[in-house]
Amino acid sequence: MGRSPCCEKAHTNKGAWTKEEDQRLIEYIRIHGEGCWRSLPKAAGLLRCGKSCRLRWINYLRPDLKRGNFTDEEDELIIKFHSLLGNKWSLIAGRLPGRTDNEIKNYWNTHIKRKLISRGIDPQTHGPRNEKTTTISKTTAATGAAKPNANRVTQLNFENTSPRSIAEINHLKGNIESKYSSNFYSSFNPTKAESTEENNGTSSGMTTDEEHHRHHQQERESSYENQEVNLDLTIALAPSRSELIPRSSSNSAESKLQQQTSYQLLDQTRRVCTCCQLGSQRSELCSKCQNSNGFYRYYY
DNA sequence: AAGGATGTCAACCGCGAGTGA
DNA sequence: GTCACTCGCGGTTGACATCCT
Repeated sequence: MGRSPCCEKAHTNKGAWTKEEDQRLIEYIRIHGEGCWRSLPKAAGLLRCGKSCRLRWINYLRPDLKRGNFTDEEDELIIKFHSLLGNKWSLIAGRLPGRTDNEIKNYWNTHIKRKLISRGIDPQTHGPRNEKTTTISKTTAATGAAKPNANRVTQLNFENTSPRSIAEINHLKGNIESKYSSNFYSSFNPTKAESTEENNGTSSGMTTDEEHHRHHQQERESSYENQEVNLDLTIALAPSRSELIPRSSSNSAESKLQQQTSYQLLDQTRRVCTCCQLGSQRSELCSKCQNSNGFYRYYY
């Protein structure tokens, strides 16, 4: 038995949205709020499937979207978050106010990948672009070999965490651990880098390429030291919506306001400035984060 | 100016996870 | 525990724009 289609395909429009369709969707959501995507098209008089409506709203019509080019600051944040989270575009988007996962994914594939490659950095591993070490590191990560400093860099807080959040944490943890067990870790640890070389049997008689990589690696090491990257990263996911606020069947503006207020209260008590945690060691929220909900924005 | 190559980005598709009956 | 339904995510596609020859 095949999977049932998400919607009636026969009488639905596909492709680019017209202004009229946009207007209908905006108007409907303005009055009724988001949610119930499956029934929305019919209720709003749109010949679209719910998925399509949701996507259009989230990626294009939402009023809080920041249109326009990415700033250098955003570039660097995306790179940092990607190095920690991998291709978790929605998580990354949740930490960049006004940006969508689709937008960031596209931007990554079209701009940042190239930017990193031109810097001699592998966009996937965030380590130096070196075929040999990449292969070896992947094997090491996959077999769960010793990760001397993995615990130092990852402190996970499982308090008030839903099963889904735990799964997410485990995924992130795996991501981070493999990152620090691989050549990413080795770029912070010359000893490990040397041992990798020994394993390759290339400890003597470096080629020009190897010299270049080593030089590049040293540059990266000193560059990270200069930036005082905070490796004592603590990751704690916020409780899920359902854990915080009883589900309300009502979609009224009042209940939405009530939810919003609850989130704001949570925000005040547990706000974490992620970009600062990841980078510079400052105790206060940076100007960027003051205008967003910081780390937990994803859940709002 | 033409048309092929390349880049960009909105939209689609398939899948997995959560949830309620 | 199972099933059906819904939502959301990540990868991919394709239309359009821009660049290059």
